[in-house]
Amino acid sequence: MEEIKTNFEDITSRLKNNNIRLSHQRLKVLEFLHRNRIHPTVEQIYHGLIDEIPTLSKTTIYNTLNALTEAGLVKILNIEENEARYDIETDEHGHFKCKVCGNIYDFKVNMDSLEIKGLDGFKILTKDMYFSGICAKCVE
Amino acid sequence: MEEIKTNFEDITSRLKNNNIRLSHQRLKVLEFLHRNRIHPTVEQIYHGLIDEIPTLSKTTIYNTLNALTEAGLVKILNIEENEARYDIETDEHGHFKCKVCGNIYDFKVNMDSLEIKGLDGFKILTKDMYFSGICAKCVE
DNA sequence: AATAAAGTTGTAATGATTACAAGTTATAAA
DNA sequence: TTTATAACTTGTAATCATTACAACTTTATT
Repeated sequence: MEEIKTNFEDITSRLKNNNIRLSHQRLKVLEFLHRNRIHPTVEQIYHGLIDEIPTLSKTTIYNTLNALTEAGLVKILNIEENEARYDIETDEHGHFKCKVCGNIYDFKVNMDSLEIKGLDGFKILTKDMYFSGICAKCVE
Repeated sequence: MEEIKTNFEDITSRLKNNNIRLSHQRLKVLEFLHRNRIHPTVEQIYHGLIDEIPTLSKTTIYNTLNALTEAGLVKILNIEENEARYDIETDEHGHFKCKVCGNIYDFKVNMDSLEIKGLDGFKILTKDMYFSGICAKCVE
């Protein structure tokens, strides 16, 4: 409960800092991402909300996701070749894509413990880790 | 010298195993990748070879890169949102994209030493690590 | 209430990648 | 050396995710 509250304060403050208004459409997109932890595509978000908001446009979803990404509330995953996916979980973690079922799984990983050679003097701002293979369900 | 020889044997055997012929165009693409370690786009490869092979088609480059990727001789990098990049270096390493100059740098990293939670029973086949930030040159 | 800034939406444009079909080249068998 | 078959190249057209744009609507501010 407390977690949700701080979370919400975090959201509203981040929105204010970026001059982003929490419109009806944007709230619904955020809710969808919170409820559906499947790293959905724009297409999936669109189909998940079109019944609730019949006038919804895909352009709005793109605008919303780009705005939320700039505000640091959403992360774009480029784990697929052709289609972006969106993640409401912004804490550091890796992503695994199953080549059989296509699902994308989160995994915990400590990226700070990595021994890296070749980036002396580089300023690292983002770290993304994409694995692929066969998930436990599909291995059976 | 010896390295190049084994490398070439590796190439020819891998091509044979995948029923891929080393045509003139494909050889030139491979040479370009070996000489230009910049993780080039299809566009860059095309412009780098069109003078030498005036009849060259981008479709051929796509076909070639897809074939070489299937044979394990080339790796596709999805580090950009909109355009694929291709890497002739198939040994395990990470990639860093500078947000200022746009260059993509390799870095050494031991991915086996990662402490991962959440992938028990998963069969991991590929591991990709994409960093972004500002490179040493652009930091100055 | 008036004004300006931000948001929504539909349509059109962009651009990377793939599909396809016709012609060309190389390999293997006879 | 011919023949047949499989692989390769190429140009054009199609696909499809994403962005650009313009008209309109909503929200915040004075």
